[in-house]
Parts: sequence; C-alpha cells; structure tokens
Amino acid sequence: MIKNKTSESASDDGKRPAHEQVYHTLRSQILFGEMVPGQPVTIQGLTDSLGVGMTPVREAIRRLISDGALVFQGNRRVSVPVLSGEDIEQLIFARNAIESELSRRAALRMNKKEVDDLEAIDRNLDEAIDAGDVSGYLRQNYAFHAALYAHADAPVLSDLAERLWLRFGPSLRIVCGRFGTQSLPDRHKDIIRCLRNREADGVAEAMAQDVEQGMELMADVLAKRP
Amino acid sequence: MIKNKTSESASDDGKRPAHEQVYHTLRSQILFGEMVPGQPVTIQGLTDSLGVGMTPVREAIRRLISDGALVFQGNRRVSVPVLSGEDIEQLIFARNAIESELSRRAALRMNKKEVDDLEAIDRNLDEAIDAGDVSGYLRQNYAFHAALYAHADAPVLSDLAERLWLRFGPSLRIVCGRFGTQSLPDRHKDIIRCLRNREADGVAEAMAQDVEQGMELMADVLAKRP
DNA sequence: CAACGAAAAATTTGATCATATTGTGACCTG
DNA sequence: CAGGTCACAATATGATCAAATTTTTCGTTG
Repeated sequence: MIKNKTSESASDDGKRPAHEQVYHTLRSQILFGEMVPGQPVTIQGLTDSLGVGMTPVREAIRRLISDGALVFQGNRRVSVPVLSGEDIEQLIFARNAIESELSRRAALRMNKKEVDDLEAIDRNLDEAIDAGDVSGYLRQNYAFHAALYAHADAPVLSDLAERLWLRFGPSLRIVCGRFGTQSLPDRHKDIIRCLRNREADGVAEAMAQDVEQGMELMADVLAKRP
Repeated sequence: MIKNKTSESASDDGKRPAHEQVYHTLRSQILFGEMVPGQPVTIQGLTDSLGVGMTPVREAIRRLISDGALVFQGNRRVSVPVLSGEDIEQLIFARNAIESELSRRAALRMNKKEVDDLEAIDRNLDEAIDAGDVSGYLRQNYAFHAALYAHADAPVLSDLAERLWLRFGPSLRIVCGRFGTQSLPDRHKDIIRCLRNREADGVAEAMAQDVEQGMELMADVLAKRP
C-alpha cells in the first residue's frame, strides 16, 4: 500500500474530513505549546504548510477562535493569545470550579483498573519530568487530566474544561521553557490516593490545589516578564 | 438612501464580513428560540435563505458547533441540540458557579446609573411577561443577564456564560411556549436591591437562585415530555 | 545635504463565490 | 431482505475581488 499523495504533513488519517484534520493538528500544536503566544496565524501560511485548500483551514481557524485557542485581532488578523493577569485570575476561578467538580464526579465512577491506568499516565509524566522533556511533560500532564475527566461522564463540563486548557496552553509552555519541568509541582499523587479510598471530596480538593499551584506559578512568571 | 441589494434577510450591516453576519444571525435565532431542538440545519438551506455563498455559512456553522449552539451528528449532519437530563444538571452546576461569580464582580463595579439602566431592562422584561410575549421575554431576559455580566469586567467568564446560554436557548423557548411567560419566576428584584446596597454576596446568592429556579423548571418540563 | 514625514504604489493576506469531487442515505429491484 | 443505483448534500479547490499593511518615493524642512 503506497501513499502516492505528496502529503507534506497533517498525517493523512484516511477517513476524516480535512477540516477536522486541520482542526486537530492545530489544536495539538496550541495545547502542547508548539505555538508561541502572540504569534500570528495566517490562512495562507497554513494552506501552504498543511497542503490543503483554504476552506478547511478557514473552518478550523473559526472553530479555534470560538474555542478561545486563537484570538481575532480586529483587522482580520488572527494570533495565538497572550494572557493578561486578569485572564489568569479568571482562568483560576473557572478551572477550580469546573475541574474540581469533574474530579469529584470521576471519583464516584472510577473502578480500580481505571485508577491503575491513570497512575500509569502519572508514571509517564514523572519520567518526562525527570528527563526534562518539556513537550512530553505537557502531553502527559494533559493526558492525566483528560483521562480523569473522561470518567466524570459529564460532557458539558468536560467541554468547558478543554476550552480553558486551550487558553493557557501556549503560556504554560513558556513557563516550562523558562524554568524546566521540575518547577511545576502537582498533586497527582494525592489525587490517586484519594481515588483509591473513594474520597470524592478529597479528590476535588486535591485537584483544586493542583490547579491553583500551577496557575499561580504561571501568573507569577508571566507577571515578571510577559 | 436605498438598499438596492435584493437582500432577502441577514440585515446587511454595511461593513462586517458575511461570515460574521451569518454567525450573529444564527446565534440570535438559536438564543431566542427561533430554532427548535432537533431541527436539522443544512448548509444549502442557509445559503438559500440568507442569500450568501456557502463559505461564510460553513464558517458560521463551525463556530456555532464549537459554541455548543449546534451539534454535529456524525454523518455530516448538523442540528439544533436536544438537552438530556444530565446535560441540564451540568448546566445548572456550571451556570451557578460562573454566573454567581460574574454577578459578584459586577456588584463591586456598578455605579448607580448602571443599576438604573439594568432596572429599566427589568421593567421591559416585566412588560413582555404581562403581554405574554414569549420572544420579547427571551430577549429581555437575556439582555438583563448580559448587561449585568458586561459590568463584571471578566471576558473569560462572560464567554463561558454565553456558551451555556446558547446550549439551553432552544429548550427554554419550548418551555415558555408550553407554559407561557408567567411560569418562569426570577430573582431580578432581589438582584437589583442587593446591587443598590452593594451586597456582592447577596447578588451572587440571588443570581444562584434565579439560575436554579429557571433551570429546574426547565428540567421538570422537559423530563415529562422531551 | 541629510532627515523626517506624508502620500501613493505594491505586496501580502483575507473574503467570497462558482464549480468539481466525494460521500451518504434512500429507493428500487431481483 | 440484500445488493445495487440514483439523487442530494457536504467537502474541497482555485479563481477573483477587496482590504490592509508595508515599502517606496517624493517633497519639505532643519
């Protein structure tokens, strides 16, 4: 079986329509910090680099703007968002509210094997931290939260959480890039322990601390040098 | 000044690009219940009825899907969302958290005149209720909340709130259509009183009750006949 | 004479449309 | 009831038009 298409990138997934491909490609790039806050995003640039027409690119960009993953800058220009102090403050509030509830719901629903799987992700995360692998850290950290929330059985709330992550993804990468992977502490061990004991409120509390610690470090770092 | 364009609808706003026009037109239709939950939405249907090409329509639809205002049903089909009981439960939680915080922030920032303006909206709302004007009720009720949140100076949280409103708009219309405008009680008078006294926590509490009452009535009604 | 600034041309990017292609579901037939 | 065919709607592209930014040029001024 030969791929005779030129296919410069975008990993031809075979079936999915191109606009979804583009959406998911860009989404990952934003979520995992492959785009820098403030970086301009052009339609024509993407049609060239991704090797697709403009229509799918336009649709993907609209979707990402609606997600808060990109911002429309008035004069037809689109760019990766730069977070202000107030933005981060609001993100802390919203993440605390939404993600602690998601954690609580997940705690009530997860069985032993599912907690084991989550712990496996956390081990991968620790490996990435030890290796100083920033990209791996961002991916595994996201995977940990996403896996937990997937068990909450709450699509509306999960959706909101995803949007919030898209907003701070690029900035989180900046923080990690400056201070390495050691600097961001987490409460994942507490979360897993409480999950095993089925202490839903404990899980929610640990998640709230996890969120708050990470976001406040981010706020501090970005306040010094935006 | 003559509009010589055929312009069947979409109120040619002069400057804004067509895809934004289409987006806002559809957004209003969804928010104010001019679309029925479950109703299919086709690209070609909209290109015909709005008198624009398909590209702007496609972009607007993608944006609305990302907003949660429309749902993509797997096989290229798009429709207006139908809320399940679990969806409403999650909406109640999220609205409570986000909108009470927005109210609290607004309370700390609003001056006397701004509260007067809000009260004027509430009077319009009461008129619509007395007149049994469902469409007017939906618009004025939204206007009341939107005006309040606009004073919270919290764009990230306001954005989240807008998304939640888009999700339940069509279903709220169904509830009003079945039971009239009298059936939905609100706490707007309490909110205004607390705003005048600068009791931020009181405003937040009243808003939480306003949200909860409305949403639970909606849940009850839809539970009987979805 | 150099430097600054304003106006105009050129380039780049975005927006829209018309058209070709592809995939989906319905309908008909054996 | 299975399999094939047909019609319709969605997807994707490239061409064309419009807008905005950048660059260039020219005139004025210190």
